[in-house]
Amino acid sequence: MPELPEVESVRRTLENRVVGRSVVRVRVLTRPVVSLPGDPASGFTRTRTQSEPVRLRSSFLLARDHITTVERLGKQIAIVRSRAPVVRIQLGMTGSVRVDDAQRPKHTHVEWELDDGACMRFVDPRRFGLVASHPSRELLQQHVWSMLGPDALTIRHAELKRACVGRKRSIKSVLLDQTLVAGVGNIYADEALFASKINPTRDAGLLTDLEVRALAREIRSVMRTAIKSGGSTIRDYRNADGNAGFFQQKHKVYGRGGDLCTRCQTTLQSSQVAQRTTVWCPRCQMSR
DNA sequence: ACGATACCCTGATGGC
DNA sequence: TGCCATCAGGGTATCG
Repeated sequence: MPELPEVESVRRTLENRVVGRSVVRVRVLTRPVVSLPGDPASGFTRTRTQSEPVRLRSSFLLARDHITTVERLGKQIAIVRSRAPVVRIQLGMTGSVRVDDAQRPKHTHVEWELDDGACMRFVDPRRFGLVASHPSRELLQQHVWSMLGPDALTIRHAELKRACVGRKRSIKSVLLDQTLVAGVGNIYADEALFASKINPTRDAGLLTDLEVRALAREIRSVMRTAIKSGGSTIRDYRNADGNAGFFQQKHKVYGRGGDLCTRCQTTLQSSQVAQRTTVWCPRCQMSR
């Protein structure tokens, strides 16, 4: 998936295409990836039990209001209109939002026709993603976004400190926990830990003040740099214009287990930390 | 509070 | 060519 830099790249390309537009028609092709107000558990989670025919109220990202902004918190995108409901998109592992493909791609789940004739689509082969509708920006904030940690792109030392302090779990698992830090996934967790020379298995609560400060700085830095590269395309990630990213060429550790450390030439170690494949340099990132 | 596990899906890849 | 196991950028529920 799409971690923060990929989602931000989607947000930016999407913003250029849809702000000022209104939706003429919505088509839901796969009900289970959609969560509407009133659905059981319509918050974080998708509804899997739906089998009734798709009849959407006109309030579901349809007409009337023009789209005013496309926002992002962590790995989530919100398409906002001033009065009508807000649509939240979570890309999951393989989700993408595309505008104006020549024809409808395989695994298209939701389709929005815009008033300028363009077509925006939510495409997601693995269906781990989600499209949700919220009555307003305020309620999106209240019910969903307030549950997320500070955005990784701008996270400050004090905020990361708050996420770590008193916690008896690995720093890697803290970084991956969206309620503690929003936007970091498996790639950028490893990259930021390498850049700040912190071992992923270290106890988050035992990091020194200096280390937390360095880590916060490197998280921001790696996010900024990756956004400039349009994100990382490992297999199928594309922004809303269909372009791949190229930050994967700059990965120092992710996907490089068994290769040599770019700093000290030691063989990079790869094993499971927090149930995810994790790569680090055993020399640069000492375990203490 | 935390780790581990199972689960939600499809597709790519490598071994046989 | 086919079959099978394994792996993948995410996230939730449940259990100990």
